Amino acid sequence: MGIPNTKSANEEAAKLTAARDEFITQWGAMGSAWGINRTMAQIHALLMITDRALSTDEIMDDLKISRGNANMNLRDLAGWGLIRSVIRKGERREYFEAEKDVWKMFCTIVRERKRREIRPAINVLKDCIERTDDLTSTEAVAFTKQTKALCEFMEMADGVLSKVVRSQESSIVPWALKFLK
Amino acid sequence: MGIPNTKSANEEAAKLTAARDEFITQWGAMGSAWGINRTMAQIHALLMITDRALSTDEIMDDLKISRGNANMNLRDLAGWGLIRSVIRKGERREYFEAEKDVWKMFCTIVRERKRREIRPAINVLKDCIERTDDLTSTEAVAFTKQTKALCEFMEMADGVLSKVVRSQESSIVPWALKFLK
DNA sequence: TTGTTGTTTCAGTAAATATTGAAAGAAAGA
DNA sequence: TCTTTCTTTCAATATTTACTGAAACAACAA
Repeated sequence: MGIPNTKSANEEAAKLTAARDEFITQWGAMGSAWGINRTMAQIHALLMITDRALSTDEIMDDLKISRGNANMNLRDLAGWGLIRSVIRKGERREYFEAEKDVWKMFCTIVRERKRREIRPAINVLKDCIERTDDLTSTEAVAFTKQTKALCEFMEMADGVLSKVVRSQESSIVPWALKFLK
Repeated sequence: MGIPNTKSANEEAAKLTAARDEFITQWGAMGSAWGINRTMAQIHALLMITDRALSTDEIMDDLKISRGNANMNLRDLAGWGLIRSVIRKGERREYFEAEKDVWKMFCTIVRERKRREIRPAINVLKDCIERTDDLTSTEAVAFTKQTKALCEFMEMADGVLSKVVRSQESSIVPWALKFLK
């Protein structure tokens, strides 16, 4: 427990910090590639890899972001259902922790994206189809044909995702894959 | 073929135009929600619902965008493999048409997103794991455990998508679903 | 009630992204 | 070669999106 051990402990802590930072950066980049704001993804990353609940101030400090930014993105993450707030008895401060189970996390994200993006898109497609279904020009027929194909595909995808999410068991999907050649 | 027919034809054309515009707008919005730039998605939408190849000028005119913007996004779309250019004999102008088959389109998008985003993310995760696997602090263990879980999940997802895409037949996926309860 | 601690809101600002338009480039015919 | 037609590039600009910080708000204890 002398100086050598301390030095080694410091080196280990530095290695961990570097890896954590790289992970947070990468998760943020992935978020933006998939239409989720970078900071929200980074807060999510931070909470995922931390095995205790963190306060707003700890998150602000760790990610070097403002209180307003932290608060807004924490609320959004809670709205997605990816984190929950924890109240410790006898403390007024609010803490946050992420769902750690990867399969549950995936299901949550799928459920929300279905609700927020896929379903509304299907509705718009159906509306477009309804409004052009009786038209007879070559152009109109091509339009209706393509939008119908897209609509059917998206409904199929929506159904697949519903079933995958509903099954709630991580093992069933890899198992089902055996049937895909 | 007198005035009444002409009027009716105009009304039909107007209905079609309105529906097309709504579709293009919606596809653009969907694009931004999933991290694809709005104009690129709109050009893709326009080419998908048009049953002939269009020139850069026609696209500029239809979507009211500049030549530079049109050219850049057309190149990007071609880079994704979602559209191809068509050279008509005896003409110097370049025309563009989209892949119309929805299943092929889906496979193309999945293949590209795997290559551009999923694979690099997996590599970063593996790198993070490698750098912290031998650390023993509680924090480090929690970090490594979570990143390993994420990495395994993403590799599984990558594998599922590979198989789905490789099967190349639209019927097999809905069929495989029968096994998902 | 007042003071303390913590949260939320939001107008102003900053940063990131996308778009324009004009100039340079490239390909082909005269 | 020069001219025409079309494509590409990119610096300047516009637009969108995200972030800050301070003020207002809320909850609670003294």
